Amino acid sequence: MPDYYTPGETARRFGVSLDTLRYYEREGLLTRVERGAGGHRRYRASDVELLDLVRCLRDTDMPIARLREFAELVREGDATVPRRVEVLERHEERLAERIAELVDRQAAIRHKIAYYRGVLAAAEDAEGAAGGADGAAGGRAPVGAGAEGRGARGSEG
Amino acid sequence: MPDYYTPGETARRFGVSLDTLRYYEREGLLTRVERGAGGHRRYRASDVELLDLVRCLRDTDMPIARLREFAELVREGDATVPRRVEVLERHEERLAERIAELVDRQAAIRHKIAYYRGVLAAAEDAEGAAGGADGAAGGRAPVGAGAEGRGARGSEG
DNA sequence: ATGCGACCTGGAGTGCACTCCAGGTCAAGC
DNA sequence: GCTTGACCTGGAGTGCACTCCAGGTCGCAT
Repeated sequence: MPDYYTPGETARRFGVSLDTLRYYEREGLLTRVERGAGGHRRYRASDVELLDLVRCLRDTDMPIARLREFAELVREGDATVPRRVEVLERHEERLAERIAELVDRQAAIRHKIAYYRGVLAAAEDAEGAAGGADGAAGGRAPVGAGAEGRGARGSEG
Repeated sequence: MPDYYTPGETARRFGVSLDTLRYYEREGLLTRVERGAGGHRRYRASDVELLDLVRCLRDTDMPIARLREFAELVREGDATVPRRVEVLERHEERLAERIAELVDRQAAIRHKIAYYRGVLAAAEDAEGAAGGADGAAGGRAPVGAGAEGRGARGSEG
């Protein structure tokens, strides 16, 4: 357990590229990373920790801009902890919504698959009884989420 | 219940822009949309249905390229139903994985929030007993997903 | 017939998050 | 001391999914 990690180690650990690591630093997502004599980066425990959080938030689609704001708060010290909590809570809420949406869509997709399976089974039956290669048409069965009336962006004109 | 919808109606219905609708068509995500005498598009039930599926798949992050392939299969007729099922099943699997990942990360974020809350509470207690504005340091507590060893993309050389 | 909003086309532009590159420098083993 | 692989910099390039634009045309109500 060394007291710092090389860029390569760190990149491998998080499954990101060196370029991404440098990019994050440039964008201010990491608090000032230390350098050795030759200018090579040294990632310490605190960097690794913050990076861990950053990756967690990125993996859940927090945009870079918001991550920068968050890192800014971290840089400002302990006084910003309440604000960090707010940021995380808002993100968690959005994430919960996103998960719910995905679960809904997943159900719709499964429904569609089941429908297609039905078409297939019917076609097979027909083949056994009659002889044609035709079944139902291209694709009936609603998939969900269709007409909701909300969120009418895009009007043009 | 008219037998076709105008572009504006369709866009509103799905919460997308006219540009997006045209883009989808250009990219081959929709099977040839009919036109009226003046060249204006007419979206019929079958278009709306396919669009519904397309949106469902897009909303769950299926890339345009795969959607194009799917639409291609639809264009090829009923014989491709088994292959469509395969595509949908693979997508559903990926989606399930993605949802699981998001749920994990969500737990990590909640954990982090709880940790921060603990820091806050401790600081308040300390304030009541002593008087300082300092608590614990910047941000301890793991967030999860850190070192996994797999997926070492990015090597450079 | 005229006004006006919805629609048309081809093509260029945008925003995001990386990713790649050239042309070096550094560090560790032999 | 030399090689070799890891690392450095600034800046340009990429891929994706739209989004915007100019300069028209359509179609319906008045």
